Amino acid sequence: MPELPEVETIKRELEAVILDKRITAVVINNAKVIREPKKEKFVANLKNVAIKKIIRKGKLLIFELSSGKFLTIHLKMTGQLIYPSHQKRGGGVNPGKISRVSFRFFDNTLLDFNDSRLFGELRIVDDWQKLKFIKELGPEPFDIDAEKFKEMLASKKTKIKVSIMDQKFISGIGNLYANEALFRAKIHPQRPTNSLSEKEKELLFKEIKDVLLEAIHYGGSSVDQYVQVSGKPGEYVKYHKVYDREGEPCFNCGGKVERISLGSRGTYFCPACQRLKRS
DNA sequence: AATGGGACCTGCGCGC
DNA sequence: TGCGCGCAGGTCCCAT
Repeated sequence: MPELPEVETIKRELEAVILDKRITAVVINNAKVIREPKKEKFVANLKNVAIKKIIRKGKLLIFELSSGKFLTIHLKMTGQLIYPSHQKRGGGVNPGKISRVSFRFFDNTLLDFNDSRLFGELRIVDDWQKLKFIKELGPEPFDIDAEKFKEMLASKKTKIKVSIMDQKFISGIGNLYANEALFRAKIHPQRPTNSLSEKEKELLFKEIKDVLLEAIHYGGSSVDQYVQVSGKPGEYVKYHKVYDREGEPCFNCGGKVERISLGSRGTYFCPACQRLKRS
């Protein structure tokens, strides 16, 4: 799933290959992913415009255009950005992946937006800072210090995993890295947020940042559909400790990794290392 | 107000 | 074999 490390990886790769290239054509194969403006206007807004700068806020990518407007892309679960695409007749670079929107540049290269489940969202807006999603977005772990993080947790009563996945609370962490960070900090995902000790809060904050940085270093985690812009998988999946490892041995104690459903999301943890009640 | 669950979608893996 | 079902999860929305 594209979370902060995956979106950051995509941002960095795109910066290296598409900045300042003028868009000459846009092909929309499925208009469902175009949220605003309407299809025709969307295309017109991009013609003969170049991408000047790429910004990432949480899991949202923001392209600053030479026209002064912004193209925002949210990949949701199955969105991919592939460049240069070697598509033939609408097929993306990955087998079976269909391009929903293709951007053609002046040099005839293609940037494909693929998204099998059509949850992705593309917008062109005058000011990305006015987007509701942005206005409500919490700080990224890298925007705050441990003191601020501890202060934020103190007033939360929800389960800790739900808290750290709440983009309005803290942004960038999705299901995969929430599971990993909690395991590394040895904190049970169902602990009430405000029940964490000062030490646990500090450790969790550190592990959140560490796991995100490590994942960025390895180009993200290719589970499900995520791939890098080049089409290569993200290698961090090799280093997952608990995610999708139900019934397998805990790397720390050898016990069995458990899976529960929390907020209707798969939640993986080691019940021996991450205790619900203090012993 | 906070919380939980469903909706949005498609593809894949599993069991019969 | 092939089909149908359940599940995957980012975000929004609604009900409680």
